[in-house]
Amino acid sequence: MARPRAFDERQVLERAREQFWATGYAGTRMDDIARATGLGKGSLYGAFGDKGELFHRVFGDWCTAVVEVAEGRLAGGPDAEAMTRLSEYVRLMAENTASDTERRGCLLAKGVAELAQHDPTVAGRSAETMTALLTLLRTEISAAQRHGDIDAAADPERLAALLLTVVRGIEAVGKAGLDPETLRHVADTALAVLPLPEGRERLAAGRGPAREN
Amino acid sequence: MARPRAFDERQVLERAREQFWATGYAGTRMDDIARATGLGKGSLYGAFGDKGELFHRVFGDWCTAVVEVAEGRLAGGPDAEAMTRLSEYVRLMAENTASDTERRGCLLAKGVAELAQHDPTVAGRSAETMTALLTLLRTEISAAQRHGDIDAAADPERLAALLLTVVRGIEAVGKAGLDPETLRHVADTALAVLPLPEGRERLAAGRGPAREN
DNA sequence: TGGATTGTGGAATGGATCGTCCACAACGTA
DNA sequence: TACGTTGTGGACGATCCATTCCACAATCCA
Repeated sequence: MARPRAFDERQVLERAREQFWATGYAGTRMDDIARATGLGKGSLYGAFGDKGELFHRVFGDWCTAVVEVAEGRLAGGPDAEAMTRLSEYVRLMAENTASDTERRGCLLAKGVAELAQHDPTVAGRSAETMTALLTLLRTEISAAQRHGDIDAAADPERLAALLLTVVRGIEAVGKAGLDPETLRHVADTALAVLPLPEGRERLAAGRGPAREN
Repeated sequence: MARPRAFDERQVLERAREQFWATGYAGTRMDDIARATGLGKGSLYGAFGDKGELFHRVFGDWCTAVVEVAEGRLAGGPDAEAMTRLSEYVRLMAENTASDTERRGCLLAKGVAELAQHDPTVAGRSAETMTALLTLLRTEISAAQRHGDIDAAADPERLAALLLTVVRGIEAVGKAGLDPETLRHVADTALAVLPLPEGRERLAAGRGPAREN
């Protein structure tokens, strides 16, 4: 040990994330990050390697956070509330996009759009993230099926893929310009059309909240 | 009039599109486009203005094409086949992403992710495109409702928004790394969960094709 | 045919940007 | 306290890239 670092690594990564989030990978200059973090180039390169490595770090942290949010909302709990957990998760995701007034979108989507094609690290990390989300959703759908909130004859894997697509799709159409109110409706509608067990009455799809739980 | 152009404008735009599609806006150099099109820089700038204008042109053409594909599949026809048209459109979109082995994704999504936040032209054009697609889907859903393939109590506007979100979402999760087979399943499942009129029997959601029409 | 006009291609320009380098600072250790 | 080690910040070099410029070519029109 010799001279200790004068900066907080987490804080630097946060600032770097803000920059990448705001202006993308190619659009962000290392000088911007240096200015935003207050670090000199020497420290920056010494601590995080080059621009690519720094982005991978930020991108990876973001992916982790995305999964953690889903875990916080979805993992565990009684079957009786599985449907509530699903609803709240999907609505939360819609709300996040709806309230993103700066239209920054999701760094995951942005990074994938810009880099996945040519950067195996980004592609791999995003694929892992999708798989993790899929698993969480499938588990919760199975729980809701056990409790009789979703038709047990439906394939939980496929319903999970549908919900994941809706969640990521909301982000996409939101960034593409659909208005916030419509985004919220999409979340509600997606939840409302999930197949009920035989004999249970369905509320008219897409008119207000899905069900009263 | 004096010396006529020695190139075909449409062809140049196609080549330019390939470049932007492959490497994004920031990742594409004007030299790349010059090489890809065989044009010199002088001709390129003389005919299309700067890089930004050229991209706007390409992006606009793409958006037009996206809507035209939807119009070709969705606009018009007897109500009895509206559900078929919807199904085929949604499956076609899934197939496009599923078969995109190079993972280039959709230039619309890519352009929006990279530029919409800071480029009003791109943001505006993408929003128009979403609105146009929404209208086409809503019209077709209303037709399917009239024919009794979709519950007339459901709000066609909201179902249209859901399908648009699924279509765009398939593109997003496909680029994010979900496997092609899952993408196809998502399309099938989304169609299968559309609300049937009272009394009509629903096939189990997400097991094979939606219905036999 | 010759001048005016527009198109063409590639060299040149000017600015931006990544990453390195280096002189100096701060800390642990002897 | 003196020295080795690691951190710091900003100047610098090398490269890259959008755009301009210019000499020349092809066409139209008189």
